[in-house]
Amino acid sequence: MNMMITNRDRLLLAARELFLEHGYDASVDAIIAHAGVARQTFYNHFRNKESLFAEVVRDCFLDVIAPLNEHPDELRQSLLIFAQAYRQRALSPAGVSSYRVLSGQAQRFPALVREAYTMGAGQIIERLASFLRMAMEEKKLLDADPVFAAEMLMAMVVGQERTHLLFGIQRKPEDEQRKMEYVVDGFLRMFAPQCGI
Amino acid sequence: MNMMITNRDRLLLAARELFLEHGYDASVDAIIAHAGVARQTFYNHFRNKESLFAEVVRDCFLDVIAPLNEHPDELRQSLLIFAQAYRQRALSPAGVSSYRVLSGQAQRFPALVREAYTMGAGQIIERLASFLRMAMEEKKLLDADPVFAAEMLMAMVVGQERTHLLFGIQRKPEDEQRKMEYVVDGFLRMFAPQCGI
DNA sequence: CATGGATTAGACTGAGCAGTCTACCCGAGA
DNA sequence: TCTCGGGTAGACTGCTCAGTCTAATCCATG
Repeated sequence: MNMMITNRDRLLLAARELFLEHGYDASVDAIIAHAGVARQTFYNHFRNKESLFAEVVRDCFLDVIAPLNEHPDELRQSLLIFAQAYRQRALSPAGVSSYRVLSGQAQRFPALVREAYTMGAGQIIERLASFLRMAMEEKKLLDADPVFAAEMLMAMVVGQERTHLLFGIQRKPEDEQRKMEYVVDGFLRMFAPQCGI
Repeated sequence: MNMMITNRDRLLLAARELFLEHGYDASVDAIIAHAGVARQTFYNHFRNKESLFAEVVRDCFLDVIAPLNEHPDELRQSLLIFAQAYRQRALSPAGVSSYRVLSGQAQRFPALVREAYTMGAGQIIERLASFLRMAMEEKKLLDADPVFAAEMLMAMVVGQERTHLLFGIQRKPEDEQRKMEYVVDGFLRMFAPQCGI
């Protein structure tokens, strides 16, 4: 009910931006400057830099939703929608940056990074896997480990492009839509129930 | 012909270990201590920390070889050998650590990281793609973009496990051999020439 | 008007860091 | 024996950073 933007919000927003851009190396000085707030104000709202980081990380992963089980009968269409949405999110600047930052801080903050993964990609895998399990039970897909199948699909959706973005490799623009159709059709052929090898 | 281990070698080895473990944050103090060498000796052999890092990175990516085109007729067997070798290398502690370190330093050293990628994963993709192109020309595989196909196979071989290792997520042990057979067989079904969708 | 909680600017501490510099040491070759 | 290149130890500079502290200011409530 309170629309006021507090200094706390300003700090969280600024920290989010700077952490995504510079990783945990973003200095407290830079964060308070970017938030337009005094040094002491920061320490009024947060115990220290570490707890601010933790809060930013937890905030980032609240809004991870996988658009699935919308068309439970049209398998190909459902997977296509999922693939495009997941790809868009995973390869977005924020997605790539948070991947970079979290993997970089996995040693310093093991529990936090595990938590972020569980809340983010972990959730998505689980949902996709249970969706695929349903399709397998309905004999629309070859019987297999649904988690394995989910991981294969997600791996193909992201492909080498996350690595390219992480490493700053230029890539010629592609037809995203078409590519995702290739991937989903390939996946369906891979797990097609009729073709039995 | 000279078997002597120089101080330079000691420094490179120590730096490699510490950079892989702590990233670029590994301090010069720690490196010279680990090499058992004086501070000035370091600056006798390297201009500064940055050039040492560059040399370590370049060293790391000299020995990336993809065991391919050994069985050009037995497609499945060739791919299986490749898959196991690539997986082993990519998911090794050194492989995962260098991925973490390089992606973390992509902003600071863009050219170096690009170079490392080109010499490493880039090479592997190219080799695999040209191998697949041959198989496509011989009609052993569905006609498709060989680079796309190579990236799909590599993505599946690594799957979610690189992410798990980067993020420090525990994983129950699996049957590697069997898993790679699944992946290669799935890949072959995906790009099977007969089954035309 | 008065009080008190939040905010501000900025000084300060203590630590770690990269890189420089000095002074000393050792061992091989002239 | 002398010299000199490469080695060692360690002090030192200059910087950045996280976190603390002080003193002044603002503002809403009583």
